[in-house]
Amino acid sequence: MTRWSQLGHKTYKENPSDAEIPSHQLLVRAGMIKKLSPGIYTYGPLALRAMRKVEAIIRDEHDKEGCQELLMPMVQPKALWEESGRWGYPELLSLKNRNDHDFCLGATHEEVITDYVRNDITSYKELPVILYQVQTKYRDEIRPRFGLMRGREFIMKDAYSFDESVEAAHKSYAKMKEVYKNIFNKLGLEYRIVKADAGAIGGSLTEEFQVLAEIGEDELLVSDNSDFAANIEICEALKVACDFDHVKKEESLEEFATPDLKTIEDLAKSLNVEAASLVKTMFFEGTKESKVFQFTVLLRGSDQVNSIKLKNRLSLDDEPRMLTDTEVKALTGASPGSCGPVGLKTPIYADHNLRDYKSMVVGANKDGFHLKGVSPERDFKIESFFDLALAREGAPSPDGKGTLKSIRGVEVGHIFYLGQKYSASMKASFLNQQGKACFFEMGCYGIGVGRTMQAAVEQSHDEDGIVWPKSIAPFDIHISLLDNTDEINSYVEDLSKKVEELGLTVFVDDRKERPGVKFKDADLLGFPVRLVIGKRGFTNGLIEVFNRKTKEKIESSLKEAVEKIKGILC
RNA sequence: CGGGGAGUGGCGCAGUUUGGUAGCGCAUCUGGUUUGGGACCAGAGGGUCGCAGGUUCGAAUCCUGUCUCCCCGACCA
Repeated sequence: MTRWSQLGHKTYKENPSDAEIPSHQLLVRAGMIKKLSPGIYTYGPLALRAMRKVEAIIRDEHDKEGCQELLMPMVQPKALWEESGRWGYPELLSLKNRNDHDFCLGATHEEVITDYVRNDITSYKELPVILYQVQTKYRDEIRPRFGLMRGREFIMKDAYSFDESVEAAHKSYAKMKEVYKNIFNKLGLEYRIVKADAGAIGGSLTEEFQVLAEIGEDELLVSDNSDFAANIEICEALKVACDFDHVKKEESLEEFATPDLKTIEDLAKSLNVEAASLVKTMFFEGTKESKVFQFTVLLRGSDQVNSIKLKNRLSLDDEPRMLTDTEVKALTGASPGSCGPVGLKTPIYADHNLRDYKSMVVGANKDGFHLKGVSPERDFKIESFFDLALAREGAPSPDGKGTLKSIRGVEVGHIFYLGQKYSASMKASFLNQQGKACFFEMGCYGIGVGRTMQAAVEQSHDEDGIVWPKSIAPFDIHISLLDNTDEINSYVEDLSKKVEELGLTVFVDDRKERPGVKFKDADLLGFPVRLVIGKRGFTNGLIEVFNRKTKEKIESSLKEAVEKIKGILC
């Protein structure tokens, strides 16, 4: 039993000025988290209890599958990160010690774990191995926000698998996917598993666990008729049949004046055609193997470019950057809005939906003019066609079943198959059955602990406060003590013992406050069951059992209280 | 990093236009009346107004510089 009076805990009536979303506001108002610096928070006793419960479920599910917990250092030497080639990444916070040696704070632990196993696991007989830790990470995020949703310092569970072959690594990946499903099911969160981009970690096979929430930073596209789900960043946009007959046959080239028509919409209106039948020209700068080059992208006027697809398809080192207006002018001789592919020296990539377009309307590379009847084969050369546009709600689902629908999510987990990306660069090998040295096939798997806790709050709250899922509530039972007599106290002591024997935890609001204050705070803190015990009912042998989620009040006799509590919690 | 905004007791804010020596609500402390949905009355403590420099008889307010924080865009658990 924990008493409020021992907690040094305070709640607030007003929302903090910097909190934008309900979960952030509630966690701060409930006194559970406090900001020290942007993206850096202290977890108060209540928040810590919730996070420990998240961690306990995570540990339990990992341990069940034979994963082993370890703990790696947070301060890591530069040399290690140079081996993998990730030293200098902008999220890495680097520092020097007194000997002027370089270190960074651990943003992730692929390097350390690879170093940890590389000289110890030397035989295929010792594989597979999955190791994990729960630890504080530091990433120097450009813009932290939404409380724990995007912090610079945060607690993460990260696991790493080592296998002897691609097939075995895929098995580990599948196993971890199951572990993750069990974890999020146990937590009681509403989530979707979506196909994702690997980002800086690298790797090919990767999925995200997204907790559904309006305020989520990620847009997800899901099929309304199958279990297809993908992050919009990578969601395939199928080539669809071209509805516009006028673009399908070749015509003669003709320049026409388009003064004051700067956007595709303007142009579409003035020509009285669909934006999708026009062609948009965009200019980018990308780097490939550290070589910088410019390229041009064509897509339908109605589409938006997806720079992650460009990066992946063109094997760029990073997402390409759009050229500035001045750079565009230098390249084409015209301002954006009047630019087109004809006469350009850069490589030109086109969205696959443009394959059928034999007669395009594009900018003339001359301010205030466009060209019509432009033929790709005759008037300029397209390097290649591929899917490079952002997929959209309403488009057919890539698995051929149903239509895409847009929803938003918070990425709480991410699983990757890494292959030999780290084991090869860091020379981590073992001997296979044939006695041949092979690099480990690796996978890595992360869950944001604080983010998961906050996502739960985001998904479960009402106008009065937090409504904790039973799985991660800081306490199971909140006792609002309205009066403080010896009889009541000994009853509460006794009751606590009984419910604690059932594995439940008890929080007692023993402050000298008026009932209204206690009720408001109990609502705000949001533990699943509330007991209201005051002189009035007590002398008649009654207490009130309140279900925070349903707001149902049950009058209970003193004796039956434990049964009523079990009815709600067990 | 680009664009917008803000720094005034622990929290939320007013005061800045038009310089005159700092105020409100919440929170805290004391006393009293209250006590089943954020009580009321009386009193008290707490701020060199982000920092530095300048103008002025006088600066929260005007000028210069600087730091920090927040919001919108590219990253990620």
